[in-house]
Amino acid sequence: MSKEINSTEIARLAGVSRSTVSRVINNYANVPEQTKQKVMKVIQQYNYFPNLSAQVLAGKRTRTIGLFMIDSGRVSGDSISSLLLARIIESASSQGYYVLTHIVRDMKDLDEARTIKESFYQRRIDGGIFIGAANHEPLIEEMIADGFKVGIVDHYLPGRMEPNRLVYNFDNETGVGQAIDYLVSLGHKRIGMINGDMNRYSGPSKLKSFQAAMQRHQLQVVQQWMLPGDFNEESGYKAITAFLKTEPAELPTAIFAVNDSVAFGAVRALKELGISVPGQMSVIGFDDHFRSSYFSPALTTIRVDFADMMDRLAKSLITSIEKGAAAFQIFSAETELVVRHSCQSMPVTQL
Amino acid sequence: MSKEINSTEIARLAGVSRSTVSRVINNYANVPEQTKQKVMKVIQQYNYFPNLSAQVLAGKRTRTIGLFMIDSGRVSGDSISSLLLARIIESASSQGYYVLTHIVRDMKDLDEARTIKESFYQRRIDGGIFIGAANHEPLIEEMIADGFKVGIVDHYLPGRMEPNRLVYNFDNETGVGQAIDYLVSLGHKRIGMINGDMNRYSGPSKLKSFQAAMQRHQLQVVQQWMLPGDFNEESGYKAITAFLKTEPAELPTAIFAVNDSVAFGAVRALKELGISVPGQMSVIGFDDHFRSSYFSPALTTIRVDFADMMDRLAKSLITSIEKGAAAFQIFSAETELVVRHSCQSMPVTQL
DNA sequence: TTTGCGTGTGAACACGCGTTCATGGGCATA
DNA sequence: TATGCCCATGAACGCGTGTTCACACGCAAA
Repeated sequence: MSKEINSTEIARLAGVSRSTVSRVINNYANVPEQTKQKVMKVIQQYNYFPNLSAQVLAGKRTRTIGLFMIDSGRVSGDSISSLLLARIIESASSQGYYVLTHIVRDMKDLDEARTIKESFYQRRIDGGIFIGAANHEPLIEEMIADGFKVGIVDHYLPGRMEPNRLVYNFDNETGVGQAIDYLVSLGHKRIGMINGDMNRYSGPSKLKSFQAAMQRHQLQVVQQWMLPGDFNEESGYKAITAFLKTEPAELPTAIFAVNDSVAFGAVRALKELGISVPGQMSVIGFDDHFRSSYFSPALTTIRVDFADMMDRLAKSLITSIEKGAAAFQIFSAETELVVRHSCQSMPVTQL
Repeated sequence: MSKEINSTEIARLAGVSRSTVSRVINNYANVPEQTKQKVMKVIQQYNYFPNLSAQVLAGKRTRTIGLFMIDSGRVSGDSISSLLLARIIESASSQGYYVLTHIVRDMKDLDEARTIKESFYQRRIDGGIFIGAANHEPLIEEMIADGFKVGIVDHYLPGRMEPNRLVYNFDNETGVGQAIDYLVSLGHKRIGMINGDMNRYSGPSKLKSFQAAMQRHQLQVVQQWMLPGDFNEESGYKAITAFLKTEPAELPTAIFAVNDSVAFGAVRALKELGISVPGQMSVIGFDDHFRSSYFSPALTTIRVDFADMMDRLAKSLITSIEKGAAAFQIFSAETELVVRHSCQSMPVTQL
């Protein structure tokens, strides 16, 4: 190639002015086909690529999206974050956009936040995507105030649906409904739930969906069986342990876990405390974590099409960057019941 | 902030010239402390960040590394690629560098390669990292020829240790040795191996290490038990199936799989053909894939500290970018035997 | 006082490209 | 042939910063 060649040189070689080269590159209408081809030929021959920095300086967009991911622990393997990351990169890439990724362990680390902001601003990103950010994160608010287009995943902002802010959340009603429907179809009536952090979208959203589904089946939501959690495996384990310590008079026959990680912890606790799954207790998860099919028992769960979600998120953000529009959105991801071995129909005696 | 503020404005507000502002930002020596502080105060007050595009245009580095990852199928979950990706991003990030990521399903897709090259060149990256690229990939060769610093993971280039090319590979001898030592300590003498693609570094490297370890224990390498594979689960399955179809006179009592994915496939095939693991055949893997602890039986394997590797890779590449030096390297990652349930000691009768 | 030198600073140029403005030429119409 | 208009294209400016060069100033030495 020619790290060094520039449009002036191309112009000279093609026997035109630099302006014309620029017009060809930017697809101006009033360039005759003959001129266009002449220039293109030289461009390809010398493998010329316009310098993005110069283009940006001259007023073009950077075509860069800042991706800000909070991953307590590790994006490594045991998390769907890496899937989200990869899909966003792929989707943006296919539209000529590039992704500047920051992975942060804890949003509270101010120094890190400062660094992130600096790099985003220095590089003049066109927009940002935040995954896993807590409610009303100052960094997000600042960036929106500064005019950035921002997409937020799993961020609960009731009543704050201003423009320039895209909130990508899940339509949990269908998915949670599928889970409860399935449990009911197996004969379960005493159904409990382990929830997640109520400050994030998924917590209240799934709770509401759970309640709606139970009501649809005219089943009672027993408050004692509504266990608090925090989206991770450990919290599922603790929820069950704490619950059983209270020596409840009556146990549910099935539990809906807010996600698969919580379900893993819950099943582990149940087994350790001598309650067999699904023999004595059915457990259903949510997300279809890649571990779920290898878990013992293989976890029955609701599969969510995250890949499609992220694809649409990226596309939507880019559209909003290019067209200038931006509105609050709720996405409805496809959900699907995946039947494995952690749920079982109720013996008639227990009905 | 002030997407709009620039160094001219800062200079005006601080009562100095733009040159002085630039000197402060770039830490020039001959700026008196008093002037420096005066300027810094204004910079912080107005939350000013220099425009990277302008800096680059004026001759600075982009502080951007292109990461090129080939992931047949998905980086999503079932792969260590996502771990590598995340760690490289984190490591580069901590040194003020940013990572431009490309995920490609197949290196053969020329259009995609063209796009990648375009974006790398357009954005004037300082260097590139290639993960999973096949041998003598033209894109890599071109980039090296164009003067880029390039780091290559798992890329076997015997006799091609020119400058400007960093080849990051693993010291497999220790790890493979640990695996064989363990099998021998359990009483195994008839040990087979399922290998990977011999065109990539890991294949020949692990084979050599296997042979060395066997020789150390004065055990014979039986050619019939050296099964070909391709690093993925399917190839492990096929290797075992094909091997058993030959109705070998004698079976090995233990198998060393080139990685955990291959081991998963092998175990699955063994079970389907009625050979119990570890009852009749011990299987040991390599990598400590996150699925390994959930596999049934939980897989005994060799854990490799990939995170540390990637960290060093990124650091080394950045050093080579900044100092200009670049040489061939082999890294010795820490390895550790992880004993789970896929290996068992030999009954005395079989010894 | 004069000379010399070092230190701090501003003016000016370069980086590569997009875009506006002006101009020249070709063609159709009067 | 003269006039008008549109199309194609080149010249020139601006984007924000780094860096070189030259110069003014202050102080020490002669």
